[in-house]
Amino acid sequence: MTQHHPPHGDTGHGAPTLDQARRQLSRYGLSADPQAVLVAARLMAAGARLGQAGEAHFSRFGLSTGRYRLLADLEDHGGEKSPSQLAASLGVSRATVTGLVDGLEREGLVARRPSTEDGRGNVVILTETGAGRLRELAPDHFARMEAMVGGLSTEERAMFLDLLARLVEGMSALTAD
Amino acid sequence: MTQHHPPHGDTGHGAPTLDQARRQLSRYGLSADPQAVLVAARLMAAGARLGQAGEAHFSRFGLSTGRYRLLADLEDHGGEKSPSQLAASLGVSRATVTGLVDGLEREGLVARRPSTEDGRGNVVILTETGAGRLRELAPDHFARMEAMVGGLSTEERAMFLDLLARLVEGMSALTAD
DNA sequence: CCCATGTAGTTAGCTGCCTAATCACTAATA
DNA sequence: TATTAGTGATTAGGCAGCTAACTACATGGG
Repeated sequence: MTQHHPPHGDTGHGAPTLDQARRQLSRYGLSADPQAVLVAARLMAAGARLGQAGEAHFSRFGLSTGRYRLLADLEDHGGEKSPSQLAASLGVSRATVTGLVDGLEREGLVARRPSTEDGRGNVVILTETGAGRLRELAPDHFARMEAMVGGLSTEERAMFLDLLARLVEGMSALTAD
Repeated sequence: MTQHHPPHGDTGHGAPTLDQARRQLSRYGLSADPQAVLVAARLMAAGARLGQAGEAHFSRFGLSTGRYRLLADLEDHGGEKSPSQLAASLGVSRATVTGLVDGLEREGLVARRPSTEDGRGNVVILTETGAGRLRELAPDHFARMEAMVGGLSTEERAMFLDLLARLVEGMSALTAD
């Protein structure tokens, strides 16, 4: 499978090639650097792949990436936080938090409690069941995280973190204007 | 920027910190390397951020990331391809392609035509309107892609591509079993 | 003190992604 | 040839993310 025309870089799955970038640019007579375009495209593809792999990973514990992140953030904050704070630290909208908390509450991993300080506010609390779930998955989870990065040396990891941070800064170019 | 309260590594948005990784590991007495965990977490966060930035970017042209990728892949393949081939080269399920093509067809950017070779197959073709849309957005799109990566030198980009490819390989550790 | 404006949370409705099930057709094989 | 297996595409149902709109409460200025 995956052998359409031999000559040209047919991706075969989600990973773009330098040839593709070159073809696209030449088609419109643009002078952008194909390597730069490739970096951007590969990062997008890798992000999407990792997203899917993450979902598959967390589903083993009956969680999704979003639900896991919410639980972990809650635990990291003493097991109690308002939906707005959760939205801010997870980097998602409040509406998304409502949905995540709905699902987690249905499974008894978190609970909602009215805020004592603000009459319109809630507090989301991590239940014993929720904390237990985190304890269960931690060994496997962190082992896999480490294994994923295991192909890089300490120096390479540091280098990667630096380069990635600079690319994340550059992402504003996509939304600017 | 990115330093809110000095005491605790409060993320402030989606970017995890080394302190968080350390706290999580120590909470369960795990010996995984915090730096490795940080790399994995940052890559996930960056992927999610880039995904959102990409959606915002493409929405300027009335497209989503998925729809753009489908159009671009179609053009790169002579403007004609079956849904199954599209699913394979985009790295998504056939059902997703059905949805994307539905949307693109509604806007006249692609059309479906029965396959001449296989009685149950379709061929998705890029319409003139669809090709025109790609032409319109190309200059802005590639300029932004290049700008996003502009903070890295050629050598750094090559390094990043290498490191990223090795991390993508490592992603199988998440789904392996 | 009351009203205007703002903010917390939810709801409704959209998109994109997935899996599983279904339908139509092809192909292989007894 | 007729049956069985396999494959192309769609449909149905689910989750997570978004925006926009709405309710309930908070707060600050006239």
